Amino acid sequence: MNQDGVNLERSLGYLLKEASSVLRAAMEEVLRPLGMSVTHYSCLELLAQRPGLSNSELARGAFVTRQSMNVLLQALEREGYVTRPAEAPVGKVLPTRLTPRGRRSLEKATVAVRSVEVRMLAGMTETEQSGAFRILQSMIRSLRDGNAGA
Amino acid sequence: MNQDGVNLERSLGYLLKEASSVLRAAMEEVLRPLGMSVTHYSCLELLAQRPGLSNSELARGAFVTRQSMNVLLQALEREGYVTRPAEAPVGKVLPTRLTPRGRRSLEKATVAVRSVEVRMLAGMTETEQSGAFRILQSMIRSLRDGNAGA
DNA sequence: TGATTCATGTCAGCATTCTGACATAGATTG
DNA sequence: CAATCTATGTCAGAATGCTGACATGAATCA
Repeated sequence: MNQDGVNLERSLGYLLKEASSVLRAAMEEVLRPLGMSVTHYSCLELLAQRPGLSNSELARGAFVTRQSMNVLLQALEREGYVTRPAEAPVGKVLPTRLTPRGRRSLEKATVAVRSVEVRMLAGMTETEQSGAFRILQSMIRSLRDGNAGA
Repeated sequence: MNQDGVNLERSLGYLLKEASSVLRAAMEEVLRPLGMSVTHYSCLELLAQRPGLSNSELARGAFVTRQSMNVLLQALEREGYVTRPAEAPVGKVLPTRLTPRGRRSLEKATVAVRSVEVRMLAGMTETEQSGAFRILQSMIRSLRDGNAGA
């Protein structure tokens, strides 16, 4: 139609947003029956793989602000899914850990999320998957590099 | 560390989320000086390429609910960037169009957003870009197809 | 050592988006 | 033709995430 716009039909940025949106919706769909949001799940998964992460580190890993993650952590702590020491062992950093209850809760969620990921990769060869991995990493690096300089 | 989790380091879903997050941040950064959000921009761009889209169609194109888009459209209409007829010409659908002011506003935003997209694609060959396009479309299709059946 | 810079946890207020609900117009179907 | 289904626009309330701000501990550095 017009040539001077960004041309959404052919824009990789638009397609990236669409893919991310569809993935998020699919994850929400399987996590909702478990009473868990995507950020909620991300937080637990990060803690399982890297026990002792701080609030700020979890926030960066889940792509939200540390303020948002703090709200979530307080709720998770209140409900017994994670624990944080009352006093910081060093500095202000409060290392967070999963409780057995948190670990059990995560197990179910992991199964659900993995099924979504498997579905997403259906019909893609190993080669295509590693190609996709490289390309996404390249995009991230390019955007981050130019970030400060812009 | 652990083998039975989703393994965020190697998960394409996690990488997709990261790429989308970085892209969104980069777009917000260049749009903020123009007083425009990403959804705001998406709405104007959609209207430029497909004049007369309805509120619901715009919502689907910008990946938000029609309720959210409605809030945005009312603000854009109030500020004179778009127009909608007072009465629906047919049914309840209100076709929306850019005003000259909206078009001018979009022009600046398009330049800014295009610079982000160019930066994102820096260092990728044509072949890699079309490969990325195919792969993202495949992911979207796979997730959508299994959607109803799940 | 003292000053500066940086990162962290946290509080408060605000913006954005979402879910739920309703009435209505068109399409579908018996 | 009547009933049902689907899609739309819109209102209201709630959830979620964000920006701004502050105090504090650690690291840097002059």
